[in-house]
Amino acid sequence: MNEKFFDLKKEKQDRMINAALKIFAENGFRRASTDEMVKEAGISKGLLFHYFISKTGLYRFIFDYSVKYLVMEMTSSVNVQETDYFQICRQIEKAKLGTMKNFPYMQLFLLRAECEDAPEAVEAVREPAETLLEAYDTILKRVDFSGIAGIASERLAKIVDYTLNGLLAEMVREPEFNPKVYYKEALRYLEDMEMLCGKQG
Amino acid sequence: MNEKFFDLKKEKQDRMINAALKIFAENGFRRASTDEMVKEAGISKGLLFHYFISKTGLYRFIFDYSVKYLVMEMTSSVNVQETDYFQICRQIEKAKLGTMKNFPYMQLFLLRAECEDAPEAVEAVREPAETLLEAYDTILKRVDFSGIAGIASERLAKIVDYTLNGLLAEMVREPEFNPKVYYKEALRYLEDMEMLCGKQG
DNA sequence: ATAGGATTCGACCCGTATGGTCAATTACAG
DNA sequence: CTGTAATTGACCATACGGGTCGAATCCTAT
Repeated sequence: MNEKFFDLKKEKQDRMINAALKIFAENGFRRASTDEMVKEAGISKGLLFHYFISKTGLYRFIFDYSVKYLVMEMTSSVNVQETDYFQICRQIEKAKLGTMKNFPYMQLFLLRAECEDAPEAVEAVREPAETLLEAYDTILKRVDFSGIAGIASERLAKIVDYTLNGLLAEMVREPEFNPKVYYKEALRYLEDMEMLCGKQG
Repeated sequence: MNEKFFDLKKEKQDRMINAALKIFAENGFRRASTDEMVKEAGISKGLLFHYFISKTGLYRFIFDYSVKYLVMEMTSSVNVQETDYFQICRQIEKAKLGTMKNFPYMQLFLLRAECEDAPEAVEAVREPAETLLEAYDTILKRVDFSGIAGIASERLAKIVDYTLNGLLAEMVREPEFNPKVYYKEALRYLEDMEMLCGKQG
């Protein structure tokens, strides 16, 4: 990519990034059209390729940027001492909210990237993908599930994941999507699930 | 459509239906390519249009077929007397399994159709879509949630839905997807969630 | 064996969409 | 003003879109 991109007004940078996030998230690499992106961002096609050279280059940049941004948010929102599972989930949601304030489609993009099938795209992104996995691992490693009886921890984690991701996917589709509203809803679901896990005690 | 389609060998019918289900499910109406479908089905393009006239006609047929098939499976798997929520869920899963044995992508297709945005597709499908909603309504109407304390029933239902759909979406992506394996997993998750809901009693 | 209808093929049509380029214009700093 | 960087959008070649159609193949009935 062309580093001059970062000299642009931040608002313009964000517009371009958001457009790419959205179109990639909704269509995957192969079917995402650069024409649609520039239309969405309100810039010319020349400009996009001026800064990112190729579609693959753009994808790489967008993914890398997303990972860095999310990890940054997690660094500030997730307390590395915390061991309570639901507390950690809440903190991760806070981090996600942090990213979505500026980049509403970032989480959906990352989700979609997980099941990307275009080999050029997968390849272009291997390294930052690794980074993200490690970041999650580090956090989830210290979780103490011993207070939660009756369900295998990985299965609980899956339920929580599926629920939060399903909720997000549903809400992002709404024309008036508001990250804060999602965040509040996510917290409510976490509360519900925590309560269900804790009933007996 | 051309009714002669039903004179074809059932295996060929199914191959064509499955190909359409898969490509529509993975890409939505607009981005689903008829070229990809015929390649997947191992037939010529002429044949596809011979039987279904247009892409919209194909979509309508596939959707209608799916709804009828699912409703049929539900009729035989879901006991209309049943009032226990999780029991009903299990029976619905059984019905879904019934569809997936022959049409692995049918459930994913139906899920995707829920958020279809192409107006021609939505329009083409209004009537059977209504039918499906009614079928679900009829079943869910008699559910008795009174035995489940501490969580609003709609929220529980959402969690269950998100979980099962998330699980399905994940498993369908695997190259060796096996509906039965999905079914078993789904039952396990239902058990887990039922148990969490019932801990106190 | 063969006529004749149904099934099936795949080359072809043509309009649009694609990723990508580039000469020309605009904006702006010194 | 001048020169450099940002920006445009018309343009290119190709691929892909839905859809057509004449020919090939297959079936079946005589």
